Amino acid sequence: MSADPNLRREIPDATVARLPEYLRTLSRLAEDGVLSVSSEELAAAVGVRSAQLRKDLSHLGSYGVRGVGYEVETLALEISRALGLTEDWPVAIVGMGNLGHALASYSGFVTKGFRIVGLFDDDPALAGQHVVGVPIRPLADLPACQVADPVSIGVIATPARAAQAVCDSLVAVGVTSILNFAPAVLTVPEGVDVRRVDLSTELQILAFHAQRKSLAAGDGDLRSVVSQ
Amino acid sequence: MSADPNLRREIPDATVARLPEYLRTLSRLAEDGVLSVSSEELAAAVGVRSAQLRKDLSHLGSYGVRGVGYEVETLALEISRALGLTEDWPVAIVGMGNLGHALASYSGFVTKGFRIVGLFDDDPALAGQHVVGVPIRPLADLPACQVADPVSIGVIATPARAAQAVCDSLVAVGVTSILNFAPAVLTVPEGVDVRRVDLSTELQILAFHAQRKSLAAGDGDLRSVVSQ
DNA sequence: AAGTGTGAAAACATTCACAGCA
DNA sequence: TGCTGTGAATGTTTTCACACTT
Repeated sequence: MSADPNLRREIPDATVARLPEYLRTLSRLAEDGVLSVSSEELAAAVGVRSAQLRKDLSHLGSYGVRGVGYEVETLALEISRALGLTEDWPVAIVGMGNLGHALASYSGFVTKGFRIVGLFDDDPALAGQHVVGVPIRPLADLPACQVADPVSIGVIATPARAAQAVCDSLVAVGVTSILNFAPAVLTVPEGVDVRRVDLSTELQILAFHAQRKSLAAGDGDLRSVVSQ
Repeated sequence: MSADPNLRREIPDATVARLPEYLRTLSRLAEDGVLSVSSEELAAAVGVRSAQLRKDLSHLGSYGVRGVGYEVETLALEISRALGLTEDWPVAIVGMGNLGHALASYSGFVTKGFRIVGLFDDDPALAGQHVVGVPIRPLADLPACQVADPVSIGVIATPARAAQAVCDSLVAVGVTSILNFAPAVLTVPEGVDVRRVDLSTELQILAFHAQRKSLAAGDGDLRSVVSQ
């Protein structure tokens, strides 16, 4: 029953995670007026191996020219299409503390397909304030807003203790993609996709590698640990 | 020349990335007064398979009791030790816009081994302000501060265009672990460890999965996509 | 009886190396 | 000639299934 055996291949998760990097780098190249790029050059700019880049791109289709390279514009468009960025993604942010403000005013947001349609916070001191032209409302207003301009991606930027309740509210109005900045594991029904971003996890991973470096140095067994 | 063949095993990166989750969940259990936990219970609370949890923990050593489970306190301590959180990690944040403020006041920071020793921003309007008791200074003051209380982890929360210069300044004073929130790929010397956290990458990955869900639904080929 | 710790198997991801095309 | 696209080889991660210990 599922169609397009040639067009709609399976793209590995590891590849999907790198496509945004490729896209960002291609956009920068395009700004600089670069028209064409080889896998070797693009890979170097992104910080991966050229074989990996070519393998990744091969999952999208065949958009390079043998002996020449990739046309920057074309490739950027195809990656955008693969990621779904040619569609419009209305986003709501819940929790307008420092982090919520930072996220709302983050430029990368607006540029590519993402559009902030709602900002929510139950703090009365924030109610009615506008950030990037969007008013902050209590979370109770979410269902009403959802009718006017339905949110497809919800961003949780509240403290950990509020995160599950906020998540439930988002799921209740039909949001199936959630980006969670709160340090909490969320329980969601099947079919809802949650990604978590956490500062302290990242710091702890850095600490682990830093510790290894200092241990190795103390051993006289210096080994460079570089990852990006 | 490298010692401790039994104690200092190689811990896989995939495992290291999950240890902070385990630790957070264990801390919550400890707060709730739970003394002992099985791999099945802990795995469920974290959102992984029990076999994966046991395999991960086996890399740290043998801290469980067969037929019983793991003692919450002990396991938390051993994970902390493996991650290097029993040491003190002085952190500097560069770029004190909304994001920098959010990071500086983030609670998870202080709790576990991380200590903010410097906040930097070249905006004269911010100079001298205090956040969490630490004054904001111009980046030029970094070398002087470094003598008094040396930074081991640098956090970059500046706009993309400033990121490489900031990174160079950090590396110049001997920082070898960097957490980069700017949407830019940093070039660093061998031995310097960079991790990047990027909102728009995360949003794009969500968009990809959301697109797949809607395509699959349109096909009548519904497939649940849940990841966390 | 219950649940850890771990070899072995399976799945997944990266890298190599080269055929094939412009 | 130069560079892409891709099978085959290698490396890593996850899962299975059960011996072993308390």
